Amino acid sequence: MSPLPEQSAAHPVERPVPTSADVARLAGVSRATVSYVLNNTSAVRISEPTRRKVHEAAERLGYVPHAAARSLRAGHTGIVLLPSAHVPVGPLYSAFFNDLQWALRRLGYTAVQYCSLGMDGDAAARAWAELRPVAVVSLGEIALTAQGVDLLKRSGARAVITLGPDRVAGAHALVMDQREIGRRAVAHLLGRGYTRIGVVVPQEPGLELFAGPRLTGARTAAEGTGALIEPLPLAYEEEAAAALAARWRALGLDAVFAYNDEYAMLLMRALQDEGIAVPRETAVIGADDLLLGRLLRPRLSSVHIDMVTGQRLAELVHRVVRDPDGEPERHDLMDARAVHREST
Amino acid sequence: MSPLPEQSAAHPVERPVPTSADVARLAGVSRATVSYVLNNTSAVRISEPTRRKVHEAAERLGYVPHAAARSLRAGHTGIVLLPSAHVPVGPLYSAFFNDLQWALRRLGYTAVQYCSLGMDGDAAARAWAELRPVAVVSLGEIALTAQGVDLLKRSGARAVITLGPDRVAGAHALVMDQREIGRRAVAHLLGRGYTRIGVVVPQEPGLELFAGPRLTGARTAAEGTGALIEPLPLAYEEEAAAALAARWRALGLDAVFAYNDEYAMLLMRALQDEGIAVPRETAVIGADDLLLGRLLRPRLSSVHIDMVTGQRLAELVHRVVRDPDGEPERHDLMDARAVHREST
DNA sequence: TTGAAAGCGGTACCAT
DNA sequence: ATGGTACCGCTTTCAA
Repeated sequence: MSPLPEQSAAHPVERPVPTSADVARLAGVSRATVSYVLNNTSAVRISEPTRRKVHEAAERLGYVPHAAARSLRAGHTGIVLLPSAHVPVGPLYSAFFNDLQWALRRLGYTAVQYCSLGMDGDAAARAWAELRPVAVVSLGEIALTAQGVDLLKRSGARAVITLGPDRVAGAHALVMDQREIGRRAVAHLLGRGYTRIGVVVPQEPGLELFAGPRLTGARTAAEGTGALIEPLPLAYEEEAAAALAARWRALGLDAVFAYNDEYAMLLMRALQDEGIAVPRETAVIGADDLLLGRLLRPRLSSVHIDMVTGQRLAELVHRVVRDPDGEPERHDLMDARAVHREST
Repeated sequence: MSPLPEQSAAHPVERPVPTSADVARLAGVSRATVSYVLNNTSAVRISEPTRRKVHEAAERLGYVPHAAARSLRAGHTGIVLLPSAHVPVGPLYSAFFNDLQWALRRLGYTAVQYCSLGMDGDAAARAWAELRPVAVVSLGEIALTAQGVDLLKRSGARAVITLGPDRVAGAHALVMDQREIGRRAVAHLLGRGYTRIGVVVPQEPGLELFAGPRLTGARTAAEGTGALIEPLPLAYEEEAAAALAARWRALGLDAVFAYNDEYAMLLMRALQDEGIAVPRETAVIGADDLLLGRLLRPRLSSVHIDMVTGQRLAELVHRVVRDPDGEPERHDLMDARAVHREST
């Protein structure tokens, strides 16, 4: 299983990677001194000439410290693991991830994205634990179990934060509730007098963990109002949308929450091609409030999502790492509100 | 700089992370035996009762091996580093990245995405080298220098693969040329008789490394044909597009390559709002061949990109790792072709 | 079949 | 101001 062939097989005279011992030898000092100089250890004073010698030797050899060795000795890693099954798709998540990683580095952590596609929750937790991350921030695509969280904590993780909608026993906080989006969308539609509401449920893998909660939220909002909520499975393809539009009038709906702006665009186009007027005959609302929605005619109503900033989440990580035994906080770092435009 | 407080400060009685020594003690065997059992070492036969004892002890303690310690001992890591400045945006790259990471794991590697936002090429190379990756696959967002490549190789990287358009001395292969996209777009426009061609250049950070080469490719295609290529800086905002559209007739262009389908949608909408007919007065072509382009009216012509599959790139990585001194290959793993629809 | 021990590359304590 | 050295967790000869 090891991807590496024997050293000798491929390359008989492998030039060895320089170590701090090599630097010490070249500079004519001890390994301890090398460590002091390169880490600017304040507790120890090293003479200027020695410093120069060490730096020169390190430079000459192209010395780079070995992160694994260092963290082995230190007993901790500074790795914040960001596991994901699928690379998050969409500009919102991209921006969020960039932010988060940047903010984490500023705080002295090393953000590492680790793809766990095709592992179950406990296998994934094991794989993560091997890296001895100081914190794990899971988007919730991987169903983390209580045992998984426990395993991570026992392996030294001081913070395990899930962003998913479901509470996981032992995890420190959960911060994003997709249900809120469905709630806002349907509340908006109800407020404008629509009562027979379709909810698009994307068929693409990797979206279930968003789609499910959004539908649940939609149902919650309709509860007790007498309004109808009709789930509408839809693949992200022109033909699928056309097929749905073809049987649209038979469905007898007067509004639809289309999961997000992209699905909304897909469906709205198909409805219009079918001669169904938006919003007169059927109102359409998306989510994410993308620019593209504003470019449609009629302009698309949407649920605007104030994503947690990477900065704030990084701060939460930092706080929990320093005080792992603080009460598991429940943060709602995501805020959502409906934006009315022309399509509803 | 260390994000960790003293152990004692936050948590006086920190339960230590179990090690293989703990497992050995609990099972009543030596550490060597534990290692043999847990790794299924074939060169050594361990009695069935002993195996059971070890597995039980490991289970009881929630033992997880320490990846850093293991690779320190082994002398190599199996890490394939996928550095990126920005998380790649767009469904094309997401799918590609997922594929790649999955394929790499199947080959026994550990794919690690590492965000290097705000580092220059050499600082980034140093940071990557600290992790002692066996291979580095760079999208080319970070300008890797010859020194950077050399540093990585000296630190043990057996494969350094860049996907960018520019050849980097010492890197093993380069596999994606964004210029091809600009070339195809403009060739398509020329073939349909357009000769005064605008090329949208996005102003957003993180896109320069795609936008530049696409413009260059556009120029290349126009060379010697007498056609005009006019760069058009554009921010991804409605107002910016409106402003550009307002002075459109003064520009005297008869076609535009809009960088990609999303910018194309933005610009096309603005042009139409200005009363400019597409394609009669101005032809528009995008790139990426997204579904959204087919939803526009007129349907958007585009440059379809056959992205390298993650599978193939993973195989390339594997090949180079096993034979690092093979000739630097130049692969063209990306293929592009213009797709004609209604907007041109 | 199992155990003792060396050593991977750093760091930090204790001497000098 | 600098050097010697123990140790972090794990693998892997070599001996028993």
